[in-house]
Amino acid sequence: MEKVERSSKYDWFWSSLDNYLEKHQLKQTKQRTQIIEQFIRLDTHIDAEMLYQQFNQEGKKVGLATIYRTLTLLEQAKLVEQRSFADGRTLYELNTPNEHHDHLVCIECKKVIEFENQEIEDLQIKVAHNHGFRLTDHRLDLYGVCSSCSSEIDSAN
Amino acid sequence: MEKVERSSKYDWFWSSLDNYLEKHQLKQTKQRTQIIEQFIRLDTHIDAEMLYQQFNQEGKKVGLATIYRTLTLLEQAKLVEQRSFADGRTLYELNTPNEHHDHLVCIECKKVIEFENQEIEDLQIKVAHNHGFRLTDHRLDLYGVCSSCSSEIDSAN
DNA sequence: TGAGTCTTGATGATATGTTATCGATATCGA
DNA sequence: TCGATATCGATAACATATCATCAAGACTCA
Repeated sequence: MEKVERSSKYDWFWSSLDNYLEKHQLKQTKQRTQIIEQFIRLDTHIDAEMLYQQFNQEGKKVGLATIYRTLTLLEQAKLVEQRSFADGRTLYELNTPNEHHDHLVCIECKKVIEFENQEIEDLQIKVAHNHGFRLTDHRLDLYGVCSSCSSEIDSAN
Repeated sequence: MEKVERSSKYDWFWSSLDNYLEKHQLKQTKQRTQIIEQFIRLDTHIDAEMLYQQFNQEGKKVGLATIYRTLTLLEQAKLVEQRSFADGRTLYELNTPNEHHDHLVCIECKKVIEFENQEIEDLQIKVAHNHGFRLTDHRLDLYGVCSSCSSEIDSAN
Protein backbone atom coordinates (compact mmCIF):
# COMPACT_ATOMS: atom_id res chain seq x y z
CA MET A 1 0.00 0.00 0.00
CA GLU A 2 1.23 3.41 -0.95
CA LYS A 3 2.14 5.34 2.11
CA VAL A 4 -0.21 8.08 3.23
CA GLU A 5 0.76 10.14 6.21
CA ARG A 6 -1.44 10.18 9.25
CA SER A 7 -1.74 13.29 11.39
CA SER A 8 -0.37 12.32 14.74
CA LYS A 9 -2.39 15.13 16.26
CA TYR A 10 -5.41 12.87 15.89
CA ASP A 11 -4.02 9.66 17.34
CA TRP A 12 -7.20 8.90 19.21
CA PHE A 13 -9.08 9.20 15.95
CA TRP A 14 -6.84 6.87 13.98
CA SER A 15 -6.77 4.25 16.68
CA SER A 16 -10.55 4.16 17.00
CA LEU A 17 -10.73 3.82 13.23
CA ASP A 18 -8.28 0.90 13.30
CA ASN A 19 -10.33 -0.57 16.05
CA TYR A 20 -13.54 -0.26 14.06
CA LEU A 21 -12.02 -1.72 10.90
CA GLU A 22 -10.59 -4.68 12.76
CA LYS A 23 -13.80 -5.37 14.61
CA HIS A 24 -15.74 -5.46 11.33
CA GLN A 25 -13.06 -7.24 9.33
CA LEU A 26 -12.59 -4.30 7.04
CA LYS A 27 -9.38 -3.28 5.39
CA GLN A 28 -7.22 -0.23 5.62
CA THR A 29 -7.04 1.38 2.23
CA LYS A 30 -5.31 4.34 0.75
CA GLN A 31 -8.64 5.99 -0.03
CA ARG A 32 -9.98 5.71 3.49
CA THR A 33 -6.83 7.18 4.89
CA GLN A 34 -6.87 9.98 2.34
CA ILE A 35 -10.44 10.92 3.02
CA ILE A 36 -9.88 11.04 6.73
CA GLU A 37 -6.69 13.03 6.26
CA GLN A 38 -8.64 15.49 4.18
CA PHE A 39 -11.16 15.87 6.97
CA ILE A 40 -8.47 16.55 9.51
CA ARG A 41 -6.55 18.85 7.25
CA LEU A 42 -9.48 20.97 6.15
CA ASP A 43 -10.88 20.97 9.68
CA THR A 44 -14.27 22.14 8.52
CA HIS A 45 -17.77 21.07 7.67
CA ILE A 46 -17.80 19.38 4.31
CA ASP A 47 -19.93 17.22 2.05
CA ALA A 48 -19.19 14.39 -0.38
CA GLU A 49 -19.13 16.62 -3.42
CA MET A 50 -16.72 19.10 -1.84
CA LEU A 51 -14.36 16.30 -0.87
CA TYR A 52 -14.55 14.97 -4.42
CA GLN A 53 -13.64 18.31 -5.93
CA GLN A 54 -10.88 18.81 -3.40
CA PHE A 55 -9.27 15.54 -4.51
CA ASN A 56 -9.66 16.48 -8.14
CA GLN A 57 -7.90 19.79 -7.56
CA GLU A 58 -5.04 17.96 -5.91
CA GLY A 59 -4.86 15.51 -8.80
CA LYS A 60 -5.85 12.58 -6.62
CA LYS A 61 -8.25 10.06 -8.07
CA VAL A 62 -10.90 9.08 -5.55
CA GLY A 63 -14.30 8.02 -6.81
CA LEU A 64 -17.38 9.82 -5.64
CA ALA A 65 -18.95 6.52 -4.67
CA THR A 66 -15.97 5.73 -2.50
CA ILE A 67 -16.38 9.02 -0.73
CA TYR A 68 -20.03 8.30 -0.01
CA ARG A 69 -19.14 4.82 1.17
CA THR A 70 -16.38 6.10 3.39
CA LEU A 71 -18.52 8.84 4.86
CA THR A 72 -21.14 6.25 5.73
CA LEU A 73 -18.48 4.04 7.24
CA LEU A 74 -17.04 6.87 9.29
CA GLU A 75 -20.46 7.81 10.51
CA GLN A 76 -21.16 4.25 11.60
CA ALA A 77 -17.82 4.24 13.35
CA LYS A 78 -18.96 7.45 15.05
CA LEU A 79 -15.90 9.29 13.79
CA VAL A 80 -17.85 11.87 11.85
CA GLU A 81 -21.31 13.26 12.24
CA GLN A 82 -23.84 14.29 9.63
CA ARG A 83 -25.65 17.62 9.88
CA SER A 84 -28.10 19.25 7.54
CA PHE A 85 -28.43 23.00 7.41
CA ALA A 86 -31.23 25.39 6.59
CA ASP A 87 -30.03 25.97 3.05
CA GLY A 88 -30.41 22.27 2.33
CA ARG A 89 -26.76 21.32 2.51
CA THR A 90 -25.79 18.12 4.28
CA LEU A 91 -22.36 18.48 5.79
CA TYR A 92 -20.14 16.15 7.79
CA GLU A 93 -17.88 17.15 10.61
CA LEU A 94 -15.33 15.36 12.76
CA ASN A 95 -17.04 13.95 15.80
CA THR A 96 -15.55 15.09 19.04
CA PRO A 97 -17.24 12.89 21.64
CA ASN A 98 -18.81 14.32 24.77
CA GLU A 99 -18.63 17.75 23.33
CA HIS A 100 -21.77 19.33 22.06
CA HIS A 101 -21.66 22.48 20.05
CA ASP A 102 -23.89 24.62 17.91
CA HIS A 103 -23.17 26.48 14.72
CA LEU A 104 -22.71 30.04 13.65
CA VAL A 105 -22.90 30.29 9.86
CA CYS A 106 -21.83 33.23 7.74
CA ILE A 107 -24.44 33.74 5.04
CA GLU A 108 -21.85 35.45 2.82
CA CYS A 109 -18.78 33.22 2.81
CA LYS A 110 -20.54 30.11 4.19
CA LYS A 111 -17.94 29.75 6.91
CA VAL A 112 -19.13 27.69 9.86
CA ILE A 113 -17.97 28.40 13.40
CA GLU A 114 -18.73 26.15 16.33
CA PHE A 115 -19.70 27.43 19.72
CA GLU A 116 -21.01 26.25 23.04
CA ASN A 117 -23.18 28.11 25.47
CA GLN A 118 -24.32 26.43 28.61
CA GLU A 119 -26.78 29.17 29.50
CA ILE A 120 -28.67 28.58 26.27
CA GLU A 121 -28.62 24.83 26.81
CA ASP A 122 -30.07 25.22 30.27
CA LEU A 123 -32.82 27.48 29.01
CA GLN A 124 -33.69 24.94 26.34
CA ILE A 125 -34.21 22.25 28.92
CA LYS A 126 -36.36 24.63 30.89
CA VAL A 127 -38.50 25.52 27.88
CA ALA A 128 -38.97 21.87 26.93
CA HIS A 129 -39.90 21.01 30.49
CA ASN A 130 -42.46 23.80 30.62
CA HIS A 131 -44.19 22.19 27.64
CA GLY A 132 -44.09 18.73 29.18
CA PHE A 133 -41.28 17.52 26.93
CA ARG A 134 -38.32 15.43 27.87
CA LEU A 135 -35.57 16.94 25.73
CA THR A 136 -33.48 14.43 23.78
CA ASP A 137 -31.72 16.61 21.25
CA HIS A 138 -31.64 20.05 19.78
CA ARG A 139 -30.13 22.08 17.03
CA LEU A 140 -29.33 25.71 17.12
CA ASP A 141 -27.93 27.38 14.05
CA LEU A 142 -27.25 31.08 14.01
CA TYR A 143 -26.98 32.84 10.67
CA GLY A 144 -25.29 36.15 10.18
CA VAL A 145 -22.45 38.03 8.58
CA CYS A 146 -18.94 37.47 9.90
CA SER A 147 -16.57 40.32 10.62
CA SER A 148 -14.46 39.94 7.48
CA CYS A 149 -17.48 39.77 5.16
CA SER A 150 -18.98 42.64 7.06
CA SER A 151 -15.94 44.85 6.43
CA GLU A 152 -15.92 43.88 2.76
CA ILE A 153 -19.49 45.02 2.47
CA ASP A 154 -18.66 48.26 4.24
CA SER A 155 -15.69 49.02 2.02
CA ALA A 156 -17.72 48.25 -1.10
CA ASN A 157 -20.15 51.00 -0.20
CA MET B 1 -67.60 29.73 -8.56
CA GLU B 2 -68.64 27.15 -5.99
CA LYS B 3 -68.79 28.71 -2.61
CA VAL B 4 -66.07 27.90 -0.13
CA GLU B 5 -66.32 29.32 3.32
CA ARG B 6 -63.64 31.62 4.60
CA SER B 7 -62.70 31.65 8.27
CA SER B 8 -63.52 35.11 9.47
CA LYS B 9 -61.03 34.61 12.27
CA TYR B 10 -58.34 35.23 9.70
CA ASP B 11 -59.72 38.32 8.02
CA TRP B 12 -56.34 39.96 7.86
CA PHE B 13 -55.06 36.91 6.07
CA TRP B 14 -57.81 36.80 3.46
CA SER B 15 -57.60 40.48 2.72
CA SER B 16 -53.87 40.42 2.17
CA LEU B 17 -54.38 37.46 -0.13
CA ASP B 18 -57.01 39.36 -2.13
CA ASN B 19 -54.63 42.25 -2.24
CA TYR B 20 -51.82 40.09 -3.56
CA LEU B 21 -54.00 38.43 -6.20
CA GLU B 22 -55.31 41.74 -7.44
CA LYS B 23 -51.89 43.31 -7.57
CA HIS B 24 -50.59 40.46 -9.68
CA GLN B 25 -53.72 40.06 -11.80
CA LEU B 26 -54.33 36.58 -10.48
CA LYS B 27 -57.69 34.98 -9.97
CA GLN B 28 -59.51 33.74 -6.96
CA THR B 29 -60.15 30.08 -7.38
CA LYS B 30 -61.84 27.36 -5.41
CA GLN B 31 -58.58 25.48 -5.02
CA ARG B 32 -56.68 28.42 -3.63
CA THR B 33 -59.37 29.09 -1.12
CA GLN B 34 -59.56 25.44 -0.15
CA ILE B 35 -55.85 25.13 0.38
CA ILE B 36 -55.74 28.19 2.56
CA GLU B 37 -58.79 27.03 4.50
CA GLN B 38 -57.03 23.75 5.10
CA PHE B 39 -54.03 25.60 6.47
CA ILE B 40 -56.14 27.59 8.84
CA ARG B 41 -58.25 24.62 9.89
CA LEU B 42 -55.38 22.25 10.56
CA ASP B 43 -53.38 25.03 12.17
CA THR B 44 -50.18 23.06 11.95
CA HIS B 45 -46.98 22.59 10.03
CA ILE B 46 -47.68 20.73 6.83
CA ASP B 47 -46.18 19.83 3.47
CA ALA B 48 -47.58 19.47 -0.03
CA GLU B 49 -48.01 15.71 0.21
CA MET B 50 -49.87 15.93 3.52
CA LEU B 51 -52.25 18.52 2.11
CA TYR B 52 -52.82 16.30 -0.92
CA GLN B 53 -53.70 13.30 1.21
CA GLN B 54 -55.89 15.40 3.42
CA PHE B 55 -57.97 16.46 0.40
CA ASN B 56 -58.14 12.88 -0.81
CA GLN B 57 -59.50 11.74 2.53
CA GLU B 58 -62.16 14.40 2.36
CA GLY B 59 -63.06 13.38 -1.18
CA LYS B 60 -61.94 16.70 -2.61
CA LYS B 61 -60.06 16.66 -5.86
CA VAL B 62 -57.10 18.99 -5.79
CA GLY B 63 -54.09 18.17 -7.92
CA LEU B 64 -50.69 17.84 -6.33
CA ALA B 65 -49.26 20.29 -8.82
CA THR B 66 -51.86 22.83 -7.81
CA ILE B 67 -50.86 22.43 -4.21
CA TYR B 68 -47.23 23.06 -5.05
CA ARG B 69 -48.19 26.05 -7.15
CA THR B 70 -50.38 27.47 -4.44
CA LEU B 71 -47.78 26.96 -1.74
CA THR B 72 -45.28 28.84 -3.86
CA LEU B 73 -47.82 31.57 -4.44
CA LEU B 74 -48.62 31.86 -0.75
CA GLU B 75 -44.97 31.99 0.10
CA GLN B 76 -44.40 34.79 -2.39
CA ALA B 77 -47.36 36.59 -0.90
CA LYS B 78 -45.66 36.11 2.48
CA LEU B 79 -48.71 34.36 3.84
CA VAL B 80 -46.93 31.14 4.61
CA GLU B 81 -43.35 30.32 5.40
CA GLN B 82 -41.26 27.34 4.45
CA ARG B 83 -39.14 25.55 7.04
CA SER B 84 -37.00 22.46 6.74
CA PHE B 85 -36.40 20.25 9.72
CA ALA B 86 -33.55 18.00 10.80
CA ASP B 87 -35.30 14.84 9.61
CA GLY B 88 -35.37 16.24 6.10
CA ARG B 89 -39.02 17.26 5.99
CA THR B 90 -39.93 20.58 4.43
CA LEU B 91 -43.00 22.00 6.10
CA TYR B 92 -45.03 25.16 5.60
CA GLU B 93 -46.67 27.18 8.32
CA LEU B 94 -48.93 30.20 8.41
CA ASN B 95 -46.84 33.31 8.59
CA THR B 96 -47.67 35.52 11.51
CA PRO B 97 -45.72 38.70 10.83
CA ASN B 98 -43.50 40.29 13.46
CA GLU B 99 -43.72 37.21 15.57
CA HIS B 100 -40.73 34.97 15.71
CA HIS B 101 -40.93 31.56 17.24
CA ASP B 102 -38.93 28.38 17.51
CA HIS B 103 -40.02 24.79 17.44
CA LEU B 104 -40.35 21.93 19.84
CA VAL B 105 -40.77 18.66 17.97
CA CYS B 106 -41.91 15.35 19.42
CA ILE B 107 -39.74 12.60 17.95
CA GLU B 108 -42.49 10.05 18.57
CA CYS B 109 -45.70 11.58 17.24
CA LYS B 110 -44.00 14.29 15.12
CA LYS B 111 -46.15 16.97 16.74
CA VAL B 112 -44.69 20.46 16.44
CA ILE B 113 -45.18 23.09 19.13
CA GLU B 114 -44.13 26.68 18.75
CA PHE B 115 -42.53 28.68 21.50
CA GLU B 116 -40.78 31.96 22.11
CA ASN B 117 -38.09 32.72 24.62
CA GLN B 118 -36.59 36.15 24.77
CA GLU B 119 -33.79 35.12 27.09
CA ILE B 120 -32.51 32.62 24.54
CA GLU B 121 -32.79 35.18 21.76
CA ASP B 122 -30.77 37.68 23.73
CA LEU B 123 -28.07 35.12 24.45
CA GLN B 124 -27.89 34.28 20.75
CA ILE B 125 -27.20 37.87 19.86
CA LYS B 126 -24.53 37.97 22.54
CA VAL B 127 -22.86 34.79 21.26
CA ALA B 128 -22.88 36.04 17.68
CA HIS B 129 -21.45 39.36 18.73
CA ASN B 130 -18.65 37.67 20.67
CA HIS B 131 -17.61 35.97 17.44
CA GLY B 132 -17.76 39.18 15.45
CA PHE B 133 -21.00 38.26 13.71
CA ARG B 134 -23.96 40.46 12.99
CA LEU B 135 -26.86 38.10 13.53
CA THR B 136 -29.47 38.09 10.77
CA ASP B 137 -31.41 34.93 11.49
CA HIS B 138 -31.44 31.80 13.53
CA ARG B 139 -33.20 28.52 13.93
CA LEU B 140 -33.65 26.62 17.09
CA ASP B 141 -35.38 23.28 17.02
CA LEU B 142 -35.74 21.24 20.17
CA TYR B 143 -36.39 17.53 19.84
CA GLY B 144 -37.85 15.42 22.57
CA VAL B 145 -40.75 13.29 23.72
CA CYS B 146 -44.01 15.00 24.55
CA SER B 147 -45.97 14.22 27.68
CA SER B 148 -48.59 12.04 26.01
CA CYS B 149 -46.04 9.96 24.11
CA SER B 150 -44.00 9.78 27.25
CA SER B 151 -46.89 8.29 29.24
CA GLU B 152 -47.63 5.81 26.45
CA ILE B 153 -44.07 4.61 26.63
CA ASP B 154 -44.29 4.32 30.38
CA SER B 155 -47.52 2.34 30.32
CA ALA B 156 -46.12 0.03 27.63
CA ASN B 157 -43.34 -1.04 29.97
C1' DT C 1 -73.02 36.29 -21.81
C1' DG C 2 -68.82 35.74 -24.25
C1' DA C 3 -64.05 36.60 -25.16
C1' DG C 4 -59.74 36.73 -23.19
C1' DT C 5 -56.96 35.25 -19.72
C1' DC C 6 -55.68 32.62 -15.88
C1' DT C 7 -55.87 28.13 -13.64
C1' DT C 8 -56.37 23.37 -13.17
C1' DG C 9 -55.25 18.29 -13.14
C1' DA C 10 -52.71 14.56 -14.97
C1' DT C 11 -48.55 13.22 -15.86
C1' DG C 12 -44.12 13.30 -17.89
C1' DA C 13 -39.74 15.61 -17.12
C1' DT C 14 -36.26 17.27 -14.29
C1' DA C 15 -32.85 17.96 -10.65
C1' DT C 16 -30.35 16.40 -7.00
C1' DG C 17 -28.25 13.45 -3.90
C1' DT C 18 -27.27 8.93 -2.98
C1' DT C 19 -26.78 3.88 -3.71
C1' DA C 20 -26.19 -0.58 -6.45
C1' DT C 21 -23.61 -3.11 -9.90
C1' DC C 22 -19.60 -5.23 -11.60
C1' DG C 23 -15.15 -6.21 -13.49
C1' DA C 24 -10.61 -4.84 -12.11
C1' DT C 25 -7.52 -4.06 -8.24
C1' DA C 26 -5.62 -3.76 -3.49
C1' DT C 27 -5.15 -5.73 1.02
C1' DC C 28 -3.59 -8.98 4.44
C1' DG C 29 -2.89 -13.24 6.86
C1' DA C 30 -0.84 -17.64 6.10
C1' DT D 1 4.21 -14.65 -2.41
C1' DC D 2 -0.42 -16.47 -2.84
C1' DG D 3 -5.23 -16.70 -2.50
C1' DA D 4 -9.42 -15.29 -0.40
C1' DT D 5 -11.82 -11.37 0.28
C1' DA D 6 -12.66 -6.54 0.62
C1' DT D 7 -12.51 -2.47 -2.01
C1' DC D 8 -12.13 0.41 -5.86
C1' DG D 9 -13.86 3.56 -9.79
C1' DA D 10 -17.12 4.44 -13.30
C1' DT D 11 -21.50 4.85 -14.10
C1' DA D 12 -26.15 3.22 -14.31
C1' DA D 13 -29.98 3.11 -11.38
C1' DC D 14 -32.70 4.91 -7.92
C1' DA D 15 -35.51 7.88 -4.77
C1' DT D 16 -37.64 11.85 -3.93
C1' DA D 17 -39.38 16.28 -4.30
C1' DT D 18 -40.70 19.56 -7.35
C1' DC D 19 -41.67 21.72 -11.86
C1' DA D 20 -43.18 22.13 -16.89
C1' DT D 21 -46.51 21.08 -20.37
C1' DC D 22 -50.85 21.38 -22.36
C1' DA D 23 -55.63 20.67 -23.32
C1' DA D 24 -59.86 21.44 -20.78
C1' DG D 25 -62.22 24.27 -17.63
C1' DA D 26 -63.01 28.41 -14.48
C1' DC D 27 -62.89 33.31 -13.67
C1' DT D 28 -63.58 38.21 -14.64
C1' DC D 29 -65.11 42.19 -16.77
C1' DA D 30 -67.14 44.66 -20.39
